[in-house]
Amino acid sequence: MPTDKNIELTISDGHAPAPPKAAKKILDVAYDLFYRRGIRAIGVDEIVRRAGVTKPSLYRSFPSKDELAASYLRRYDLEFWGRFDEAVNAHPGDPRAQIRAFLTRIGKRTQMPEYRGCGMTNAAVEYPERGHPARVVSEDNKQELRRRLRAMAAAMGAGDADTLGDGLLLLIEGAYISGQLFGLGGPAQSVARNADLLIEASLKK
Amino acid sequence: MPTDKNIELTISDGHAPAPPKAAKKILDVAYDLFYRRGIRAIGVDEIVRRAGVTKPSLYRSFPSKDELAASYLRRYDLEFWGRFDEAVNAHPGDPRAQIRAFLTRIGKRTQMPEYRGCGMTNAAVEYPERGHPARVVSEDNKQELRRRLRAMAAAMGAGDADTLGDGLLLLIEGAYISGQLFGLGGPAQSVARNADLLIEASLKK
DNA sequence: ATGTATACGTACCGATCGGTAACATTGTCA
DNA sequence: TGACAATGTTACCGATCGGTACGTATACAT
Repeated sequence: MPTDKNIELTISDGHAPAPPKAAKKILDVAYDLFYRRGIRAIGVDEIVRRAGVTKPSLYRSFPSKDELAASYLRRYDLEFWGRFDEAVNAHPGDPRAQIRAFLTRIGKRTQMPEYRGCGMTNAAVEYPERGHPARVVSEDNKQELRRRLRAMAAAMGAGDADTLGDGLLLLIEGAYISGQLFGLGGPAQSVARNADLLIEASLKK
Repeated sequence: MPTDKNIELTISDGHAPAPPKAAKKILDVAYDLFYRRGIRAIGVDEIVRRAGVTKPSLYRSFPSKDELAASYLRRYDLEFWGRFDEAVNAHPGDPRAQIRAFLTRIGKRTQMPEYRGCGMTNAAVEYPERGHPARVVSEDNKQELRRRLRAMAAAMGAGDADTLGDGLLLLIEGAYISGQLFGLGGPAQSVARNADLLIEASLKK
């Protein structure tokens, strides 16, 4: 068996076997197109064309378009937690400041032109069928996000930590969506402020 | 020109010219399929097949699939404001109770099995291209919702009414999305409680 | 030099996509 | 009965969909 299909591309470490370059180019292009224009809206032909490769190359590295979409989301997942942990690590031991930092960043991102929301959320909307490879990745990501937000709410000392954690999740998802619905000047720019108000109210109780 | 294309189907009043029946069946089926499974996921062939009509009938009443999708959303818009105004009319002069009633209802809807969120929001995710007929209807609906929420926040006497109105919108959109992402027991069930906390905090300031 | 493995390309598959041309049938009202 | 509008029937269009059979180029080991 050559290179495992449907496995995350690993950075070639030193003199390792060196993974196929076509697969990387394909995933790079797919990532960009899937995120910006949607998964269902993009055909495999356009992906291979813009990647400068051919269709068989795609299907040697990915078992199907659905699995390519799942791979796109797995990479998205990594980058998402990278951003999340960045905000967390910037304020050790201060969950409220961590949330504020993360949401401030989201609020800013939503005000960029052509903002297209969260790739995970969008994929789940595009694929409502349970068990779809892309949807599974998306659901796992959101479950984990919910778990961490609730844990942070508890660490803040909220009376009803689960409710506060869920409230923060609602605000975040709302920001992702309104960011792409309203564009500049939309409601998403107030996500950090509203979250802080909600936290304040939840701690007082 | 026979019957205007792309015009809302009006209920035949009395002995009026009686609008085409095929168009109604088509829109009924399209409404159900588009909402439950997504617009891009449904082909016109499946629509006409399940409606018991033929393709030419569809294209006699609707100029294109995109316009059929827009018609679906226009009907969705009507029903949405019907639900919204129901909550409003149930508590005249008490915007806070109006919001609570509306969000309680949303929270319950999100806990139904197979809940699929807001048709408007989903359509906007499926069609990021500006100017797409479906997206235009969706954006208009959300703009109006934002306007009304801000007005209600002002009527509550909030210090920063626009921020509160936007915060409520974020919670609502978050509920729509998490409803279909998490299913039963998800964060959306707490939307009314979180909104009330946010309102409380915003009035105190 | 030749085998072997790997990566890539050409050309193609059947199915479905959104949309249409041309004509037959039906029901309604005058 | 005649006119007309609405629907149905059948057959088709070019384009694109996701996916594949099969031959070729390159590299490395012996």
